[in-house]
Amino acid sequence: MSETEARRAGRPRKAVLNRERITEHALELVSDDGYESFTMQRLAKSLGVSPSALYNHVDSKNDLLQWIQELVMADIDTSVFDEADIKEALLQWATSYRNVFARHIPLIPVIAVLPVSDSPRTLGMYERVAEALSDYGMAESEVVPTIVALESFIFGSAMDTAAPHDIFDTRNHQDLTPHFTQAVAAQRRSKLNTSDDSFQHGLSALVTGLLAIRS
Amino acid sequence: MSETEARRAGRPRKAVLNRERITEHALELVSDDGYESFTMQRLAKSLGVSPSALYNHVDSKNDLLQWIQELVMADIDTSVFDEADIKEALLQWATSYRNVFARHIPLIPVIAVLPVSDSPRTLGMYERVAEALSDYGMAESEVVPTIVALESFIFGSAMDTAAPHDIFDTRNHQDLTPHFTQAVAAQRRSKLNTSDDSFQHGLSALVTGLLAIRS
DNA sequence: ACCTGAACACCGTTCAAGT
DNA sequence: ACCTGAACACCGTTCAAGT
Repeated sequence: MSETEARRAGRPRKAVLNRERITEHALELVSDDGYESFTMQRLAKSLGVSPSALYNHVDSKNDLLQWIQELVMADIDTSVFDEADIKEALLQWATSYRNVFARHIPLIPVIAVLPVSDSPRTLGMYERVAEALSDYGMAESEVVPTIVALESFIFGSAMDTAAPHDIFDTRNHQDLTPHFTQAVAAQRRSKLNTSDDSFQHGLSALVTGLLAIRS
Repeated sequence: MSETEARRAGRPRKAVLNRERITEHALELVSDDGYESFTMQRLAKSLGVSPSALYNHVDSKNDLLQWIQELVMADIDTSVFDEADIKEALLQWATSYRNVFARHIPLIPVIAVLPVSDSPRTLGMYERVAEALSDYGMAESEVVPTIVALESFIFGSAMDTAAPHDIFDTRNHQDLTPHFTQAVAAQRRSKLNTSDDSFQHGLSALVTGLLAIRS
């Protein structure tokens, strides 16, 4: 007797909801339609249940966003720390980190306030980076500030990804902003994507600067 | 005849709402109770009008947040660019910038997507920084990436300000994260506030790194 | 244990009606 | 021109009732 037949016969169906199924459906909805249209009602509909059913498995929408975050963290590549030197590894890891959250910007405020102990994968990532920085010879007291600084830059840069391409359009104020207008024109001439260019430019400077602080 | 008497007499009162009054009331509400409880209904109540009345003056809540942003930008100190050398000026300006938006975190996603031409004060600030960087001798094509990188770090750091103090509590995973656990302990021993410490640490590295790129 | 349906307490926003 | 009051189209979440 199939599950559908059993349901038709009136037998109470077995639970169809669990963390895995909910999270995967949520991630699919988010990837397809973005976070603006991601609501508990739509998620419920896509799972074929009523919205209230979700609350037998998840405490709040914020909780669910944390589940998604934990899933998304798996996409960040930390394997470079085993292969490349510290500078190259930091550059590649940070780039991977930024690109992942550029696709999940609304998760950033959620993570920023989340104790790392609630996210095993985040904790594992921090451990890997901390180990690499210690091996490099960085002072113990500077490891956390270094990680936090990198993460702040990464999150800020991920958000910048959402900026419109003409964000620096100064057409109507050219006379009042001569230096900035010229700088915008010069950047446009030499590079395709301002956000990517600025990220790599800043990341290189930041990593170099952070690794230069030896005690 | 006072305005109140006129109203009592049934004469149509003159408009009580305008951008200035709305924005100032909004800023006061936000400063007192935070952004979570900042709603159009509450703002209307504090102004003594019905919620729908606001929409005769503002197109949307997002618009209103942009008005607040423009007001808040006035708090950022750019005067240092006239007094100190470029490095010191960038450090002080960035610190001022971060501290202002640490008190207005929910504005960050609004600004990040806002064309600068919609915010005169932001444009003015960019012009001042661009001028200083040009005077310093930075290549034209690197001025915008430098500003964007600094801003990304500033916004990310402002958000980090909202993190709980025990965000790095690894009590339950000490054995799995030896390096990170030790780094957290070391940082705690030497510094009071992780967020402030990390910001200054990263800012110093970033500014040094950005100014070192000479062509 | 897990689901449904109705309800609650909100949101931001629109709009006809008044002055 | 500007305001009110009612209404709309949503939210996230709770809870009694069912199986």
